Amino acid sequence: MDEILTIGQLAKRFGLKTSAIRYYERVGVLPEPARESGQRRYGPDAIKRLEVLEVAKRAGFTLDEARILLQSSDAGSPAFESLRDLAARKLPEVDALIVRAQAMRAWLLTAMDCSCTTLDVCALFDRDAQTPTSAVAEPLSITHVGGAKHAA
Amino acid sequence: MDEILTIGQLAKRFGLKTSAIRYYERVGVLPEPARESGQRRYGPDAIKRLEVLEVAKRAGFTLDEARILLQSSDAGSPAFESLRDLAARKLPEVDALIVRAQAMRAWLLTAMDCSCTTLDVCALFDRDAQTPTSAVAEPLSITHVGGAKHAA
DNA sequence: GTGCACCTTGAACCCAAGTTGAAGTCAAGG
DNA sequence: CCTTGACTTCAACTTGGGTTCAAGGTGCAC
Repeated sequence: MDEILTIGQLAKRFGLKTSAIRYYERVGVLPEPARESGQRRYGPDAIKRLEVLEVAKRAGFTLDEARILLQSSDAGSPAFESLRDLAARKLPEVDALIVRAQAMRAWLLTAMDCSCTTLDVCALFDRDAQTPTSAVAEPLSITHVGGAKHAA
Repeated sequence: MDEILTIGQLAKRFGLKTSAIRYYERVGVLPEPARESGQRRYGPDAIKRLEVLEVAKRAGFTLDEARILLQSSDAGSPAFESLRDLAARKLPEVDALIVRAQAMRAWLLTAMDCSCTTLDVCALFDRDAQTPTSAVAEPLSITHVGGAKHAA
């Protein structure tokens, strides 16, 4: 049960490339593992950590957020607090994404029925009078959703 | 009514930065406008084009796709054809996005109720047994959704 | 003693959609 | 003339999540 894996074995188990695992280490989302003659050796804790990371990624957290999660989990006690905080902060983002995606979907359905000969006359492209639900806003993206850190 | 705008005025009207408009020109999504002593001057056609572009962007099309749309609209005849094609190609992507976002939302709701003291014991982070709808997959993003052109 | 699989490193590259900066041009106003 | 403000250019940088490359090390079997 307490298997020790090389980076290649670990990568295979998670369907990742070794480069990805080294990258996680570089950005601080995985700790530096023990070494045997220079090579990384991963124990069960690293495996668990990678499992958590994978789920967090699927849940839409960025690596930065996942790092916070994992670090506060290391720090001992209030791991659940930051998980709840992160989830609570993420929820409105995801909700907004869903609303926009659904508006987008409605627009696309209308577009598939369109037979205007030029875009100039097509009502789909009049600003305002947009989709049934008028909630289409910024361009969609989840990886970048709270973004604009570098805005002026 | 046939106003002539400078790049700054055009940008203000669309809530863009001038750099964005120049960028659109650079990537071929806007044509090169007329110039007055070196400066760009935009007429009603450019304004309409930008309106279409904005709607297309909000509908989730990439700039590349928008360029196709606008070019075939310039080329005269079957604007609606490429619009319908693009819309039909985009729809499943958007549908997949919605499914994943909803699974993510469910996971987040569960996470907000979690009171596990460490992540290690938290069932949320067991792979498999994930969300009610098991459809969480790749990390979400729309800007990149058909992506993986550079995959090995 | 060499062939092979696996590992190591850092740096450079990929994508989209722009932004930022430096250095320069132009017209109007005082 | 000088300043102010809006414009011009191009290259380099940003974000996030990695991949790819080149050059070299390590361990083991044949």
